[in-house]
Amino acid sequence: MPLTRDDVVRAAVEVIDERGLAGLTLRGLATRLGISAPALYWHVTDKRHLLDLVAEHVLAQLPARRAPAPGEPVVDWLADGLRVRRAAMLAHRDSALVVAGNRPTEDAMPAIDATVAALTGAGLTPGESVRVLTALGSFLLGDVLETQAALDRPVPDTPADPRAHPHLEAAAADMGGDDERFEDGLSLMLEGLRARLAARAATGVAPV
Amino acid sequence: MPLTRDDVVRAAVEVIDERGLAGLTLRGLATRLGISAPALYWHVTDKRHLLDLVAEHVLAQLPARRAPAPGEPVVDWLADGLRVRRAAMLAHRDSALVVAGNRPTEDAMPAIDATVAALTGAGLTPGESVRVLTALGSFLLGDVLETQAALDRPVPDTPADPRAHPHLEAAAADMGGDDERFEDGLSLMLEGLRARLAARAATGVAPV
DNA sequence: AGCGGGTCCCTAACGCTGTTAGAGGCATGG
DNA sequence: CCATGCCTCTAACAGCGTTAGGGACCCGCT
Repeated sequence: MPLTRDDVVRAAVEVIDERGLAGLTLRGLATRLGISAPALYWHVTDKRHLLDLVAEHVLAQLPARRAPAPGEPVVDWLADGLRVRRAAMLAHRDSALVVAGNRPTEDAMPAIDATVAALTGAGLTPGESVRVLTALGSFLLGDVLETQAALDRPVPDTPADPRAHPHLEAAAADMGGDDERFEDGLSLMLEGLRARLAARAATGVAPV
Repeated sequence: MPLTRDDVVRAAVEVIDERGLAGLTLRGLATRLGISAPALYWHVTDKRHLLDLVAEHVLAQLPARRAPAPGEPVVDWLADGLRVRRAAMLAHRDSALVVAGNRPTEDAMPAIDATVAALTGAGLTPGESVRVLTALGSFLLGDVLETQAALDRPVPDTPADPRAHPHLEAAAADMGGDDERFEDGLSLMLEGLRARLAARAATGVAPV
């Protein structure tokens, strides 16, 4: 049975999961698939193209965006979507590096459009909605990027840090892990968003 | 006069500014400096090491972190620092890619420590302060990353988008540019932070 | 005066990468 | 029986980061 493009993409994801993005070479990938390296060029135009497909594949694995449950605050619904996206990315090594720089695929647009609709429905202007959504996306990307970068480059076993930075030292105890860090930043943004929505509601501006 | 490590780093920054990170090769850099490629290995242990130095160099170009002016709200002071950092990064092409994955240099630590001190002074716990600071850093990194990625990969002249995504279409008019996007996200996080600080002050918890 | 050691650079070469050129085998359908 | 796609092959190229090993130069010591 001949190889499909999807086989190639899936194998690439496996290689990245095992060896990291830097460990993905066309020759290695081809050998794993039992074909020769140039044969990959039949399925894919480019390594860059392959990475685009990998990014798409990783993001496509998350469940179809559910509509907000009746009575569910928009902000909570938004937060849930972000957590799902984050989980999908953290499930694959170096995914942030792969995803970074890929503008949203055409078939990711309906979900984005729906989210923008929800935000404008809650009282933001359309431009504001897009900006807020992009900001949340930037935060998510940056967070996952740093988390995964820390995995790739393990700590240099903290050589000398006696009491040069007392406040950082004090923080070490209750700093928490990656999830706490994300949740705390997220709650910051959502709190700000809630405040803004409340302000809009108070001034009685109807949703545009 | 012999070449110094700083000459090498500065030249590398120039190359990245002109040709992008992908356009930086050791051979090309060496030729620009008038030496042979292996000679670079006397000044630098590795290409990875060179990039670390470049990242350091870019971030070191920002003015020494000023202390908050008397009476200046901590949050405003924080925002100002972030804007300065963002400007420094946007001044150099692909800087986000270079900086990503570099844990803070040892001599950037005092400034971080001071900022944590300011935040705990304002009422956060030490761990909270670090998390908040990291979250702001993640947002900054993600924002710059996406901004610069958009520059590297110019738009595909929006081929087909008639009215498939009406809300996005509606947002196109007042979406604003990169700066507005950043400022909007930033104000979200800062508003959340302000709210949290206010809550702490209200419950009368003394700064730890 | 001569020697040693550090500094800064060289040429040559290795193994690896993404990628192209061009050919071939193997089905299917007219 | 031939043609047309599909899918893969071998051979090769230019370019990459990096290593091995050597050679000038200069400065301080004996």
